[in-house]
Amino acid sequence: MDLKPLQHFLSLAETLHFGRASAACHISPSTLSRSIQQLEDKLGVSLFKRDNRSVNLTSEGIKFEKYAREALVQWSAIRNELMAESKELKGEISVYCSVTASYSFLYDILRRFRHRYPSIEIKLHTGDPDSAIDLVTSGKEDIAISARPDQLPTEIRFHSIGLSPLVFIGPASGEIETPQSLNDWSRTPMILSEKGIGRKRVDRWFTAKSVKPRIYAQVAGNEAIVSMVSLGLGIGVVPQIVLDNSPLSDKVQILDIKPWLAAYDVGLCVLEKKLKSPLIQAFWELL
Amino acid sequence: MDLKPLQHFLSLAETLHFGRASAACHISPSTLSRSIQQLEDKLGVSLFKRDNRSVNLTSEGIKFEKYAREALVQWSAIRNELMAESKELKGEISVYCSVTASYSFLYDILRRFRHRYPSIEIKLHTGDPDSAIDLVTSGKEDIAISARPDQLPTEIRFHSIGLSPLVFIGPASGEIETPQSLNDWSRTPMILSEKGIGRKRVDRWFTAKSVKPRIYAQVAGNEAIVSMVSLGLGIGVVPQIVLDNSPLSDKVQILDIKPWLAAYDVGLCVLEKKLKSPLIQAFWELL
DNA sequence: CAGGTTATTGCGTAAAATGATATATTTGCA
DNA sequence: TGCAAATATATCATTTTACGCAATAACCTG
Repeated sequence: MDLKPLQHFLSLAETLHFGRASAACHISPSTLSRSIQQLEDKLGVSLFKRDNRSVNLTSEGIKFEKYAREALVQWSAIRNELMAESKELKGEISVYCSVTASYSFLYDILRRFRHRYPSIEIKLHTGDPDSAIDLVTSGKEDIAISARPDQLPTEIRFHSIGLSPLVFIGPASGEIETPQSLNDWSRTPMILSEKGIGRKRVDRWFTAKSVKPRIYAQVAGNEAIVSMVSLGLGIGVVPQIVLDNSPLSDKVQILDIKPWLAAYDVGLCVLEKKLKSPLIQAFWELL
Repeated sequence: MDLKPLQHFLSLAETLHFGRASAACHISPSTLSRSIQQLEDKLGVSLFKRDNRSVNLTSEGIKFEKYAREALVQWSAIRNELMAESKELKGEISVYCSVTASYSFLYDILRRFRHRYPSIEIKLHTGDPDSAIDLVTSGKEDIAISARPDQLPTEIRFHSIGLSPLVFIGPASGEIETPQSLNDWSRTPMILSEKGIGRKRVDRWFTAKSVKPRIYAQVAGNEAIVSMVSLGLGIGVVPQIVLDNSPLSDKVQILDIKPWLAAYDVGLCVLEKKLKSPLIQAFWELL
């Protein structure tokens, strides 16, 4: 029972473009090409009319599209029906994320999942966001919430759930002026993550501006940055989502500094292999 | 798009017996066992309740049975619809059989096929029935009509279309008496195939009876046997189907000689591999 | 006609399926 | 109770299939 070819077909029918469709399916163009060819062989008709520059559904392809959608819906339906009946998808899923994420993104997801699969236990672990990918890769956690790293390991599947701008913040009191000139920058004390995606982006930003920042403190955890900035120790860089969920958000202000830093692409990570497990797959399909 | 697991499931749901179900699917029991396990993994529920002695559908299995049937029907339907629309399943299929078979069994099959797929050309070759299996195995012919040999090559799929008794015949004039005693047998001239399944069965029959027959002629082709017998040269052994289609059938008579020879199991042969081809598959599914 | 884009195809590698054999557990019968 | 038969599953070696990279060929655009 393998319905991947149907998904491939539908993806290609939507995009009419092998490159984009294959990317959407997380496969290579050649695999997609052959997947379609096999379908066509089994059906005995060609589903797409394609020259080297364009792709279009044939009349048979249009008919098959209906079938493919229905077939996938029905499979999904029987799957859910059976799972629902034996409410025993007993087991547990471990989820790792930062404290902030547990307040914001995670809440809705877990509520839905809990409602749908009440017998599945979720073990929630919070900690350093920068460890998230490693913990998933090594299999210590099933799922993690993390910002998408610049290059995603191939064995990781990522599902974006939102963008959060990376913003400069200063104390609300205004006791530290927004830096303008290069000179300002070299005088203003900075409070930065000691590592991680955010730190890398900030470093690149400074390099592009040819500024050597005066680093006052390097800390672990965005929440700590907010604390220190609110105390007037310097200006910092945090994802806006952290501010939205911080009790100190009225003690700091977002600074209008350009160019903007590239936003965080926050989403869920899971090991590709684990998507075969019914539990993990059930979770993933709720997204 | 692989629906084999569904067929496996349905087969097991019918028989509730791994051995018989796997035989029906032309796979080994272990393959069937794993096929079911994989389905259950994907669904997250168990479809059969089985101890080491019995197999039974679970309540989920019963629901899934409905789904499986429908899914197969729908797949078959879209397949036929698409094929029918593009009446171009253009291509050709080569069929090999004996002259007799071309008169009897083949007629109905070809008529249905021609009606369903008018654009497929059928190349019909007639010849020695004993070569049929070899021609299919070597790929020289797509499909052949043949009696099922005592042991079928594993790569050949056989579909029975009828039994034809293997009968002793003598001249209608009665000028040759039906042999009774061992002595009679050693005096009566026999006209036999020089090789082939029929000849083997006859040889075994004589061996079991401890008779050494007096062989008058060994010929190629059952039609030739009928001719010689009708001329009164001896008694022979042919499949009854040959008589039914022979213009000489009133010149010979069937002799009441016991024990009966095992009947021919006549059917179609195809190379397992070729069933993947849409043309061959279309033909095969009409049976 | 040149340059870039894009579906397809060869090919080497990795993963999966398959069937023969072995194992464990249960049932039937003595 | 103990022995034998039956049978679903596990293991392993082999074959088959899938996958992605890189190269190819065909086509559009300027």
